[in-house]
Amino acid sequence: MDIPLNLVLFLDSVIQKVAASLEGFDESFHPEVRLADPRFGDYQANGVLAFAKKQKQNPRELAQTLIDALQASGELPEEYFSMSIAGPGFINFKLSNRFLMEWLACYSSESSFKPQEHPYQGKVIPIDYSSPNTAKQMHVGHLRSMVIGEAIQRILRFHGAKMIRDNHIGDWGTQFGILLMEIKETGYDLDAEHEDAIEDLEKLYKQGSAKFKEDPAAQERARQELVKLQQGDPECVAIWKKISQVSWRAFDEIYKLFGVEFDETRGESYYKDKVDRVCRELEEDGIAEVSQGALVVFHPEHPRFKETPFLMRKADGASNYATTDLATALTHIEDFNADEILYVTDGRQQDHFAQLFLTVEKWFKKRGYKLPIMRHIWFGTILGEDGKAIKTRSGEPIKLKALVQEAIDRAYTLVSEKNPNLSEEEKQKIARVVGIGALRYADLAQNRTSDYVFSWDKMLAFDGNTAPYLLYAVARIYSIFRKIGESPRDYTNVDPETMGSLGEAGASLTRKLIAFPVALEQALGELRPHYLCTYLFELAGAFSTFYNADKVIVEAMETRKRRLTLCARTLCILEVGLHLLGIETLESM
RNA sequence: GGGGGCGUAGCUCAGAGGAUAGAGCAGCGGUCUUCUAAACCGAAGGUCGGGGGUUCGAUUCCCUCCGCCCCUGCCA
Repeated sequence: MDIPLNLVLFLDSVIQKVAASLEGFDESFHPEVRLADPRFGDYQANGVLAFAKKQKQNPRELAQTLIDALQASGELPEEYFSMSIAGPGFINFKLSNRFLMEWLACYSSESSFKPQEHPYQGKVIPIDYSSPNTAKQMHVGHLRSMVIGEAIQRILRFHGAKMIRDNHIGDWGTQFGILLMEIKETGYDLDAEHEDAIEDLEKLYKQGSAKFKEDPAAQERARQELVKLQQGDPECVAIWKKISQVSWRAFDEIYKLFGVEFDETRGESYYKDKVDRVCRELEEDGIAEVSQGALVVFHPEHPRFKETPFLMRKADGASNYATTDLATALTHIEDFNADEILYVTDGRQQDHFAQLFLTVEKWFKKRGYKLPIMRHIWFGTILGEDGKAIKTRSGEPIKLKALVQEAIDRAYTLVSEKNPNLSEEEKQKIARVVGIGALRYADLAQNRTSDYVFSWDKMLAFDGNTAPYLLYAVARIYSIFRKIGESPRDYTNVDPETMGSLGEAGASLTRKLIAFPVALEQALGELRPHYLCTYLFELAGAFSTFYNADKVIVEAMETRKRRLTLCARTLCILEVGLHLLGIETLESM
């Protein structure tokens, strides 16, 4: 038989197939295969319990019938699988030593872990992530969208999707009215190109919004500036362009550090000439209506959105983010023929996206446009020690640049302590990879929909379930191969016949290796990278146990070769996994 | 008022109908003349917010109560 990549998918389909032709089962039976507690086996099928209950049959008897049929089918050869019934009717599957060896021989490189056929294969998927606003530095609130979006984007791409990374910059909103007003009224010279021009812009914006809040006349002036900008007034546009340039200098610095790149950076301004068409079509189709002077969409069939409007053109005629989001959906269809569109933003925008999706659905159906699957990949808030959204003591958001620098500095101190003999250049490289990796992993390892409490120590921790722990495992494996002057690639072609017995730690490590596709599928299914993080942490743990228990470089060549193979596979999966999360790896640290 | 999220070990978090509820950190006890100790091993730590219900089985599903966070017409 062919050795399957993903045991859960494999066992599930085999059991389903065998049960389908078996008396006493029907198509309502689902095997429910999952990873088992190692005390009971490698994989377990729980589906018989629920099915027996529904059919009012004895679950253990039914399980026995199924096992007999599975054995008779020849789909699960005895040399690879053993089966048993336990408890009320669980079916446990145990993989033989031989199966483990053959799996190791079969799946040995990054490309071998890519599923051959996958529903995502060839799907065109624009993904909107990062998406900061111009005129402001990125702060800690921008971390999650960038980091989660990048990981999800990579995971989907790995499964064959054609991803279009779209940085939907907030360069076209109300804030520019305020900013333009303040720049003009203070005479601030954007041409001067200060290093810290972005900080000046933030100050100007703060001053402007203070005026805006207190003074109705300033409110009106700011609105006027915004309308002028949106109508293409040359002076306003010139200032606006400079604001963008200044902002991009700051963004690029961050993206470079994080290794994030985009295929499209269509800011909201990109859609300014397309909003008229959007408004016209929605009005013509009777989807949008004018209410209190604004153009809005109500959804009469919806319990809440029948009364809470989707506001797509303000009473003053200016467009807003709803308008540009509608226009963006349209261009994603017309320019890219998108199959699915993903939005990675924080959870507070759930209502906005629910309304957006409802509106797009009605509009596209009416017009006969292709309707893509649209998903809001939302995430929770990073909280301070007080349980509220994170702020510095002075009430400012923590700058992403400062956060990253602190992470790198801490890593530098640590690497200098642990490994003082490294060259300055190496120490700096390690500090950068470890610092950024730690920051990223701390965020990705959380369930994305949960809020989580930020602490410098936790986010920049270098032990426990952290990137440095995983990177350290990678570095130690490289170190082993360096020591004997060989390469992990020398162990991609191995003969399972000559490998002998794995031993306890080796077998336990191999079982963990085999579970990689299961964890990946789980992360993919819900687009939640933390499943992959948990898995990689457990894998690194299994490796560390193995590393301490079994010396790799031993005299006995068969043993040595087997253990080096385990090292090479662990290395491969750790690196593939970490790279999918967007985390760089190191050969030494 | 309506909607969403959350409440699990001292702290930070996993687990979402299944077997004796897990991990990290902190604390406690061990392991470096041997492939990197940023590591490993061990013991300890729990009324899964309270109460009801559904069932062979509930931390997980339903109801209810308590507590916290967020959203809810011209920011994104």
